[in-house]
Amino acid sequence: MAATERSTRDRLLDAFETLLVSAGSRSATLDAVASAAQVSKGGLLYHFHSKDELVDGMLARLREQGRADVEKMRTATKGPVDFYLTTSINTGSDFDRALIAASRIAQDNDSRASDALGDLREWWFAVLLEHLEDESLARTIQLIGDGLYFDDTTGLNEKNALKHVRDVLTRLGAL
Amino acid sequence: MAATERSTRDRLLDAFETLLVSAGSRSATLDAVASAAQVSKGGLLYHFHSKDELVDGMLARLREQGRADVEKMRTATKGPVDFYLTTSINTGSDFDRALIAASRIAQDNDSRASDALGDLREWWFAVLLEHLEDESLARTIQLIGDGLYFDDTTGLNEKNALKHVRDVLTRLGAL
DNA sequence: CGTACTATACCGGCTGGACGGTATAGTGGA
DNA sequence: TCCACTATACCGTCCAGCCGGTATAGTACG
Repeated sequence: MAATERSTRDRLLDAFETLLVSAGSRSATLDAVASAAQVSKGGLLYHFHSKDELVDGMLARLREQGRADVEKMRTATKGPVDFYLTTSINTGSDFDRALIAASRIAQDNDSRASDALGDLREWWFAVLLEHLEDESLARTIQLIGDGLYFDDTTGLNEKNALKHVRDVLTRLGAL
Repeated sequence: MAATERSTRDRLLDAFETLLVSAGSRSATLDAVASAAQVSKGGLLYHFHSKDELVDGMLARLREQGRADVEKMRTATKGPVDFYLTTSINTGSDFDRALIAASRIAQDNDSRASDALGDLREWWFAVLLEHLEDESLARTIQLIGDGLYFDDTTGLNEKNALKHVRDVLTRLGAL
């Protein structure tokens, strides 16, 4: 049945992402993914014929989530800048998990992953630029978002980082 | 002889870092490191009894390089902020390579690596804060540096990023 | 209605290769 | 003679991918 198929497929992708985020790409083995999703290895390979296909499936889902996120950013009540910065900090959402998982894959010099991340960055930047009409400011804010994101994924999380950023951006009239 | 020992040791660490940077941690195997450094596997294990020791050796060297970098930052002619931002972009220096290599290791959830990176961040922040006397600004600039650095390591390099950042920081009177 | 066949969704054992690490015998220079 | 290696063989484990098999639901035909 189609419904059952999608559910198992998504559970496998969820498990793959979770393993990537919590333990790195070395630990995200097919066996580990399968057992985390409570599926046999054969079951995993039924849905994804290889590890590469698992990565492709994950990145395809990431792009979908990204498109939805950009739409939310565009129409956010507090404005796109605030939305962008707030969501640059890992809240544990599905999208955050997918994003971090993709960057783990990108670290293994997988161009598919860096291409996907690059696309997302372009989409976000387009919204920032459209809103601010100031390329330097838009680029700088995007870098701050990248920094917040990087710190989170590297375990360098600074508690009040967002507060300081808001302070500075207020001085610039960007918030 | 001590001189010969250090040279081979450093060549092994260089090879390890290069492999980490150019192909990710999965590819940085003991065999690959040894052959890249033109040393036999036995030779590698003579200097580093395990892969863990190889990582420790790399991180120890990184800290040394970091201390030297902070000193240069403190006394830079154009000021620490400019120095920090300029060197946040990968120039291919030994220190850049060591930093990226460490972040690859950190992605595998190795706390030794994230601890080392966290220490470096603290050192840089102390200099920024001392110079700017403005915590929000210092934190924000550090995030921008993190962003520049992250983009470089993820293959998302934006050509004129630094120009835009300088523009914005000039408006803030930080440059 | 029942038999034959097909498609979908999965199970789990197996293999071959890679990898970390051990061990050991040997070599060239100071 | 010791140090700093080289060279090579080997071990146990892990892992990607393969494959034969199972269960179930649906379909076509007589």
